[in-house]
Amino acid sequence: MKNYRNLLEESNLKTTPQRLAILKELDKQGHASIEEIYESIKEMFPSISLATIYKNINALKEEDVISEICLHHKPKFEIKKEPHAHFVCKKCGKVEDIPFNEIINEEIDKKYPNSQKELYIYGICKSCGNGNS
Amino acid sequence: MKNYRNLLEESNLKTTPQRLAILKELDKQGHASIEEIYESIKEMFPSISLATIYKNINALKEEDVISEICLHHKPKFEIKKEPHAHFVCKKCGKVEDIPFNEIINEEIDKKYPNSQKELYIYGICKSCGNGNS
DNA sequence: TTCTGTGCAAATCTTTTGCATGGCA
DNA sequence: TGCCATGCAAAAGATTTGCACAGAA
Repeated sequence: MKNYRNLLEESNLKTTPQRLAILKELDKQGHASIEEIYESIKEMFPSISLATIYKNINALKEEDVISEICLHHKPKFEIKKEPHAHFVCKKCGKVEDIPFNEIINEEIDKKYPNSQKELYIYGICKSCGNGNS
Repeated sequence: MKNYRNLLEESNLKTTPQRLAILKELDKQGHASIEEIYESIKEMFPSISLATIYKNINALKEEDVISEICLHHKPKFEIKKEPHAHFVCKKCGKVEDIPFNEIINEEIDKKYPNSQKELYIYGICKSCGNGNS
């Protein structure tokens, strides 16, 4: 993936250590909530403020650097990438990205042109589904 | 559709005027937020409390009478029905239910058995897309 | 040097909780 | 009558805002 600095330089946002840390965290976790980002960054960066996370998440969303998703109806964020669906394991909570074309009929794009799709599949992942409770 | 009273009698919840009003409102609006439900019911039922709406929405969700969805990443609720996707018009905000089988490949259920799906399509509806700005 | 970003504290939602009273079964 | 539900007020959580200072370009 592109480095985080480039993502910011291509947007209208200045590069700051806080923003780099947020992007790095999102990249590492894949999908994270405000609180998860905050808790994790605070360890490396104790002076960071929750308000800064909120402001930056909103700014990054505005600039289309990241996108918001709703896992179990709670807001999470991820670095923007090709449109994809999310598989969420109901047991272990693991989240996997799935390419849309594996799931959605082709005709859908003709039927609903210029549309954005959001798809979540809540099921049991392979590791959880092997007979072990 | 089934009358609201039956929906409650089949659950573990007592029938109350407030609950009937919430279900009626959801049925009428199709999809509504807590605040929308509250504002609307308050007109007919001025003494109702926001806390009552919250408690009942949670109870009804728990009993599987209603389900939660996220439109534009904001929580909304609808009376439980056959699983379906949601089409949301980006211009007028109208929400339409779409049967899953019109959209999703059959194989998906083999690939992800016992899974629940949530699909949102954000596009332009027919009335908004006819050339009129 | 300029302008935007940060961090703090306060303000503003949003949602939940506890408790006394009211109402369904 | 016995419980559960309601409504109020307070508490708790989540998010936004204002402002002085710091830091990127």
